Amino acid sequence: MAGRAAVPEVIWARPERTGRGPRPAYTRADIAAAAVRIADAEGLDAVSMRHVAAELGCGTMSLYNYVPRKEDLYELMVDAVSGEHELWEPGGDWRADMLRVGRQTRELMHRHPWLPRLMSPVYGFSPNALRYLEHCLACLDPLDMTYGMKMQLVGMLNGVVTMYVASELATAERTRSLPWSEEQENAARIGYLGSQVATGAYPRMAAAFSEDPGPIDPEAVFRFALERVLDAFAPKG
Amino acid sequence: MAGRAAVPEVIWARPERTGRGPRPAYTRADIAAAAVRIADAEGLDAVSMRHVAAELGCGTMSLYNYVPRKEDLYELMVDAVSGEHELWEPGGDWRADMLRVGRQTRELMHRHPWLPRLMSPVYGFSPNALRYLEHCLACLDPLDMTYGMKMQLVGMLNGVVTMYVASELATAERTRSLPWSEEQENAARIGYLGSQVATGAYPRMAAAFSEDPGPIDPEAVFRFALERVLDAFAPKG
DNA sequence: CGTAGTTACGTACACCGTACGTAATGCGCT
DNA sequence: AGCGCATTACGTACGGTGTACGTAACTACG
Repeated sequence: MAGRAAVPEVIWARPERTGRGPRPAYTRADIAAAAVRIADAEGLDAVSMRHVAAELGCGTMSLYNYVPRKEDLYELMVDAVSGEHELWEPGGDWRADMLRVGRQTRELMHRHPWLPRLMSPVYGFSPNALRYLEHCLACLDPLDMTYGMKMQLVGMLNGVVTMYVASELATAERTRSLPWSEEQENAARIGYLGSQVATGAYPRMAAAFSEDPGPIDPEAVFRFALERVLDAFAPKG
Repeated sequence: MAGRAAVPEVIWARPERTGRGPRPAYTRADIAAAAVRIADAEGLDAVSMRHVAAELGCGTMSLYNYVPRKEDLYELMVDAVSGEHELWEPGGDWRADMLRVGRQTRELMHRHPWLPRLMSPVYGFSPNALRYLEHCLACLDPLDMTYGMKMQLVGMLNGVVTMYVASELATAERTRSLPWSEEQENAARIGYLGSQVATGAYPRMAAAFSEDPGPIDPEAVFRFALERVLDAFAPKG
């Protein structure tokens, strides 16, 4: 009877070390770091139990002593990179602070392009996620609003950032392991889109595409999106 | 020489029937419908090439005559359910129209809980996606704004809806195939969260949780979120 | 000091996406 | 009408996946 758990468990509630038995060879941080290293270098799909175990230098099944399911390995990864969030002393200007939070999250996701795909509301309980959320709330202290509303604001900000970066990265991530280049794939899609629009079935989209887009600055577009969210919750005027 | 394509192809650009050879036994719609049926009934992870083929009643590898990669099967699925969007003649009240669009998308995602997970910006070129986008732009005709801005509005609205519904469904989808119930898993997470907040390390979150949430009406919260987005782009006053 | 609980990990199973080869089919052309 | 060949159909096979289970080594506690 090895006493394998058949009860729902949050990985963060399970202690890393119980005291009995041989000293574990690795820490959770080790494992998360190994998985993150693989995901950064070879993409999320390369993160398999075997691969991570090999990166650590241990047998595949040994991993299951630390992590009951692969899903939990993902949770470890998300928490690990969440720890890269730089938390500062809020300066009293909640707008500036929240913009900074958003920009930082975007940079984080550019550094770890697999993050948007793993971003899930159920991962919101990890230690670093809690610290991050508390920090956001601290930034919002100057704002006169219920905490419930502030949570909604933070949630929507995170959601918009995630979606935005996901769309920035989607094709790149998707074509990483395909035999043709991202440019080729994009060209194929744009070409088909053009042919469809040319049929005249989508007059407004045709107009949209013939419109002069003006100078395109991704940073500015991103900032604009963030400000729309902030405006929505606390109109400037 | 069977002439297997080694060139990037958008599945929508490849004709369903070339005219030569035996008449294909199924249509794209048949295949998409079978996959959707499986995803609805058994979850997205149950959608495998073998399973879909069995549902259709053909050999596994025959599917590859219709769909070059599994990824394309996903694209077919998203397009198929996108066709469930009811498109109406816009009534001139763009706010009401957009709210209706958002509500419909949410219902669609509740009907097909796997949709948020498949929602990807690269799928925006399918026939039904194009019709949907054109319809959104038609709803926004009364709004004096560049098409670029309107596209951003639609994008953000879709993003917020997707995120919102994803968080509504995440735990349900996650625990569908787990040995314990969703309630158990939720209870475990909430319990752990409470214990963490009780340490006093997160004063604002503690305050948030002790705050009287008032009556909770999911529909109202959703509507509120949508209206925040609309307000952001076109302030009411 | 025994022993119970843990760690480590090899083996095995069911399932996955899909490359490839072959047989049957029926359209388009002469 | 009938030939040629592109296309469909699909069985087999390969390398990968998550993980259940059994066993051997180890160590902290009673």
